[in-house]
Amino acid sequence: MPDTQKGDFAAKLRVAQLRPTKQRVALARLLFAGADRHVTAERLHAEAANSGVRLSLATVYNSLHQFTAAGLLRQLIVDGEKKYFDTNTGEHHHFYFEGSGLLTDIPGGDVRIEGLPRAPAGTEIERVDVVVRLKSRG
Amino acid sequence: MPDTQKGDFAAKLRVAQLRPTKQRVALARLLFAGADRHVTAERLHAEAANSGVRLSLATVYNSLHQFTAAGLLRQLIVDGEKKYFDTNTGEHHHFYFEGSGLLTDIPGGDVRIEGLPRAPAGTEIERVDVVVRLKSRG
DNA sequence: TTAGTTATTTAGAATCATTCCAATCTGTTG
DNA sequence: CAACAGATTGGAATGATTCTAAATAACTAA
Repeated sequence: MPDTQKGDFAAKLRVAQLRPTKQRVALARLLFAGADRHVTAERLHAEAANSGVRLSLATVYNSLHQFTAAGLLRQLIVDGEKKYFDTNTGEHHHFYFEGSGLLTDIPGGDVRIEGLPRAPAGTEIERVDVVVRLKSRG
Repeated sequence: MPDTQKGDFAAKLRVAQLRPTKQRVALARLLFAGADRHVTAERLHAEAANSGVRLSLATVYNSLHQFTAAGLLRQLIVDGEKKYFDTNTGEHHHFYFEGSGLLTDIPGGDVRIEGLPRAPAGTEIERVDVVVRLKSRG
């Protein structure tokens, strides 16, 4: 009986041309097994530790970057202190809670941005990020 | 004959409840004398040095934060490596050149964002940041 | 399976922007 | 001018991230 779960992630990694090592499979499981999510390297490392996987923080960083390069993740810059990685690579935007650092998705289809000037000569738009910064109502 | 230039910046600082010290006036001049601009602490510190003003990097950071708190500047998070400060505090958005780290304004009036969900219960929108990431056309 | 090649992991050092600190100065006010 | 609150400063501390070189694990061919 093949271990389908494990197989899925390994396959996903192979498609991305990444060797399905123990560490990468474990991280992929944490990242892609459930709903879309937003993680920082530290948090993911802690989660891995909690779920009994021992790997170094350097490996988490490496993997996160490789996953991103492979299009499995997307990097978000919202708070200057740390980088977030988003498992949702489709077009969408974000709510950012200044207080807690929590990020949530805003489905991309719903949002329309109009009136943007065209990209300056010699450049092209890589992507448009919309961050709605929230604070708790006082 | 009153030194009008200097007077302007000192006045600007006083209005913001900031003592117009030598250092703050010098920085204010660099920031607010001309057109709107985007600076990092390092760059502003270097500029100050070039223009013959000797002040510590810590002071540049302090001042930048104080100016921001006073509403004279606005902090931008676009690249995770460093923080930018924008002298344009009105509503507007930005082009960001991934390659060079250059930032330019997109006038706010031109851009319309539609279809944003309302802020989650208990929160309110602090502001909406739109960053158009550009890469040079290859 | 094994040997050989190459990619990956890792601990710890190194980096870099930023913040913090305690001591020293300076602006302001009376 | 005196005196105090507020500012400045160099350097140490921090924290996330990256780098490095050595050890380990995955793949491939025979």
